[in-house]
Amino acid sequence: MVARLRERGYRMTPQRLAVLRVLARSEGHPSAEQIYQQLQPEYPMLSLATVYKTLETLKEIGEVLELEFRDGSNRYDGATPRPHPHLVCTGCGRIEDLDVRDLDTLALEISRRTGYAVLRHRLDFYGLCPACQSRSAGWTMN
Amino acid sequence: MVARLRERGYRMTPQRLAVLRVLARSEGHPSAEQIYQQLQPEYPMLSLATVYKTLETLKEIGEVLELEFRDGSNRYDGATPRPHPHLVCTGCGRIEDLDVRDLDTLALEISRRTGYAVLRHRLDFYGLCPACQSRSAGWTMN
DNA sequence: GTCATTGCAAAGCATTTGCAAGTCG
DNA sequence: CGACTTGCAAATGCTTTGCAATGAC
Repeated sequence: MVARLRERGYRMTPQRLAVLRVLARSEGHPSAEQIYQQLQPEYPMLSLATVYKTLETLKEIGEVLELEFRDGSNRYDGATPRPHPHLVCTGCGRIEDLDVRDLDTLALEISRRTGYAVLRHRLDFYGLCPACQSRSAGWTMN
Repeated sequence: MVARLRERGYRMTPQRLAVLRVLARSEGHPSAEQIYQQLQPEYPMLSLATVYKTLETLKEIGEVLELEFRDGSNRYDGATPRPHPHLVCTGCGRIEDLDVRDLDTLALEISRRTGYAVLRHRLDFYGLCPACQSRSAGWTMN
């Protein structure tokens, strides 16, 4: 992770390293705020803005996966940056990773396996439509 | 839609009807702001707050599906309120409905079918974890 | 020494809320 | 009439940005 940042010409600052460490170690899906809080004791002068900037950088090079949520803060998945299914508890906000294949019987199977009462799901694909592909060979809005 | 609102004791105001009409007719996935703008000419005194309140009500009774996005506004799907896959263009923000089954070969198949360059996807399930189910037989955070 | 990066505070935005006025049933 | 809704404006809360100071290389 550090290597990949260096390769692209990014500098390694203590702040960046700290955020990287949290992401690499974290089993969960911390929010920017949580990352910030977690580092406060050790890095009292780390600013929340820097956490956001670092996350933005990591997103760009695909080292973290951002989970967008309306209610409250976005969450970040540094352990498995490839897109993958998540199981989100609408009660406590807990987020767990999933390893599944079929979409039809899935909700049912997930209920059985996890004990969750699955209420709804969300599946979105992101990419460039033909118009955007030809209009610009390279950039994205996000 | 109107009937289902009445059943639950909601009153039918011109503002609510207007928002309902936009949602029922709209093929796309309008944001709250877009709904508001679209109704401005016809209902100049409709407020954005009311649009939000109406959408909140409709979400509660499951008549609209909310698509949460970090970048800018949430989008609302009134035509097919059941959760279903979407294809989101990260270039222009366009959102299209999908009708698909298998998750593995999906991205590839979608690329073929739609001409999109599929870059990533998102699949989340929402529900109550066992702890939350027993802790409270009924409410959710969201 | 340069230029990327930081920290701070202010700004931005979508969404929510308090409350008085309005109105559906 | 009484309770539900509306509209306005202020408030919230996350995220971003401008800019001078700092520090990586």
